[in-house]
Amino acid sequence: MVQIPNPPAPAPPAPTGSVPTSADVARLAGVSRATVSYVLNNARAVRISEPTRRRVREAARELGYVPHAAARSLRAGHSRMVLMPAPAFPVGPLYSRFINELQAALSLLDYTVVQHGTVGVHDDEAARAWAELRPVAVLVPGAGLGPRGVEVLKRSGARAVVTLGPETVEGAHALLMDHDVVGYSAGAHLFDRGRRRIGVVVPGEPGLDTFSAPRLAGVRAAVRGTDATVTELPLAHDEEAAARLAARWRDLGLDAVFTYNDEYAMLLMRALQDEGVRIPEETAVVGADDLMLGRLLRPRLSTVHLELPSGQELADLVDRAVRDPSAAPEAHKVLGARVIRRDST
Amino acid sequence: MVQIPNPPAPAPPAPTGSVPTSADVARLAGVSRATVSYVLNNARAVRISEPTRRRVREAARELGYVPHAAARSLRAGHSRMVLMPAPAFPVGPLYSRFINELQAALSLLDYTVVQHGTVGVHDDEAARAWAELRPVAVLVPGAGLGPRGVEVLKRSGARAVVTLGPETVEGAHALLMDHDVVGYSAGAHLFDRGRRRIGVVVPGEPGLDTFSAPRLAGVRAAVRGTDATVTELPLAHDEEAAARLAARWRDLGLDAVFTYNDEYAMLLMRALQDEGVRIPEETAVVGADDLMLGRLLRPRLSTVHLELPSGQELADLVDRAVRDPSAAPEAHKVLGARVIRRDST
DNA sequence: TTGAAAGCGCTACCAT
DNA sequence: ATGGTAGCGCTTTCAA
Repeated sequence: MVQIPNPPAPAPPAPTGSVPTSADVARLAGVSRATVSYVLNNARAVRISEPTRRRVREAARELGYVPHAAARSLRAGHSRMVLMPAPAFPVGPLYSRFINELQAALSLLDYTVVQHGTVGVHDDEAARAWAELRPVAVLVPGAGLGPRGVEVLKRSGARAVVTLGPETVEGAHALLMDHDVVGYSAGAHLFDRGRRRIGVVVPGEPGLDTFSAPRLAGVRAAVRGTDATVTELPLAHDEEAAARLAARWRDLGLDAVFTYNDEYAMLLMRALQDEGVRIPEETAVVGADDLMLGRLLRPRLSTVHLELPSGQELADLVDRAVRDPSAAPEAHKVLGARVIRRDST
Repeated sequence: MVQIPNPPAPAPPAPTGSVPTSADVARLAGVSRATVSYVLNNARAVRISEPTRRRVREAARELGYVPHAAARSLRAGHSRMVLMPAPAFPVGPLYSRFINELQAALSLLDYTVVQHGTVGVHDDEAARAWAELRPVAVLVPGAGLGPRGVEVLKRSGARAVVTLGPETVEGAHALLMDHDVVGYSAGAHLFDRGRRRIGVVVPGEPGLDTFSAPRLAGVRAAVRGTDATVTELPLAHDEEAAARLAARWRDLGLDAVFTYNDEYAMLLMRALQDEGVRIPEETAVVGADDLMLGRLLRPRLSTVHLELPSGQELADLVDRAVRDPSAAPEAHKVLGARVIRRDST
């Protein structure tokens, strides 16, 4: 049998297995691709007759045509994608709410928000991975992005890089969330209540040290120059660890403890109460984050209420930065903290 | 002054303000774009001399060149992007862990995982928004995607659509998470413990009904055909609502309650205890999700432990589906549930 | 009012 | 061993 090479294929008749393009729409509607683009994007600069519009829309609907975002932004030279790395640690309700607000606000400004799951990739490598997507803006929570990473992102077209973390990074805008103030508030509060031997719980979970270290430092700062002492108390998030800590509580001789947050407060309070330690008489306990559960504990938990920035604020900052990338990076201190005293201190 | 039209511009000398492309790298290294592509992608089919490779890499490094993912996948005709809509409701630690596992597993298989923030867009409209990104696979948690949406995604090139929810959707693979079993386990457990008048807490939060409705139905199913009754108890996630419910508790005449999950259990238990209702003597309480906090309550909370699929399993399913899109959609029941009895029942 | 065509950045085929 | 070049899907001048 003789092999006959295929002749140059004449335009194949609507291969249904394939993804429809604007050319397919044009063909079906009997117009040019340009016209299709005009119609589907409601181009106002050009007048297309109503019958033509109808034919084009009908054809698009029939084919189930969906424009190709990558092709579009390739042509346009820019995208409206705002990229956020998804945090690796389990996030609390506060952060969830913040993210949702942010997404809603940015959507209203016509940006597309995308969370990118970056697994244990280090610094610049992560920045490169993000840069490949050519986002118009990158919002980086926590630490872990250096000046090099910022440079990579900017060189690849990101018009705004915003860090949400404890410190500013060269070249990037910053929403400074300095958790020092959380520890500071807690420390000052305990000191005001007459406590002088203060323990500070430091969670064992990796990824949380970004927050726990400054919170500890804040407590230290609050009592600096006084006769009060601060004792670091490493604690894993499980019952046995809490029980062990509680067992040696009286030896520690502490009269107060700041527990990093309300969840750890609950964990430790339970262990202390099981051990017979009276709260707040023997030991005052203050948590942080003002979660619902704190109000449900007995005694009711005193806590540090955090004031995060609103998603709207961040969205506005992003939009401003995108519109004028040459403007000097802004750095806003955005973390407010105030103690809510209940019955545990 | 006479206006002279610009002559065709001779290759401009490295406009530093602009984003470097592979052409810039080629120019700097003194080779063609093809060679740059070969080198940077480690093309094995073609032999490039070591000195050339070095020059290319050096040029890329010097310019801070990062490839343009959109252009690449446009050319390739496909991407390795796995898209997940980010759930709008606050997610618990279980879900967070699952997502992280999934991302890690998919990254190992060389996919890029992206969470897309879809704000209150309805069904097909959301599907269109996702389809514009031309993901190779789409994973949709919860309900909210219909057969139409699946069709849109497939027609625009998605090789796998997987729903993670209560029911199968025509054309899509499914990880069936039928929360009936959770309610069923709880109901059966309470019945076994001799309880006959069972209350079921139904959270007020929108977005949670996807889970709460089947959990309620499960309880009903568990006691169907017996003399036990099931009473629906709507409850908002705040103290006042819980207090109001507790205030009329004795009127309700219930001897047991399934609280949707452990958090609502804590909320209700506190209100009941403040009201003097003895647990479990007067009223047995069972939660769900087996959170840490359940173990910290007094009495210790009985709960329904959920067995979610591992991220690895889902990653494998996705990979299989992408490799062979023609295969019939698989539907796996993946939600296991078993009661962990503690002291509250 | 509509169409032809260039070109965004990239890769892979085909020459040389 | 390296270069030329077509073309992925789209928008947008410029011409007709």
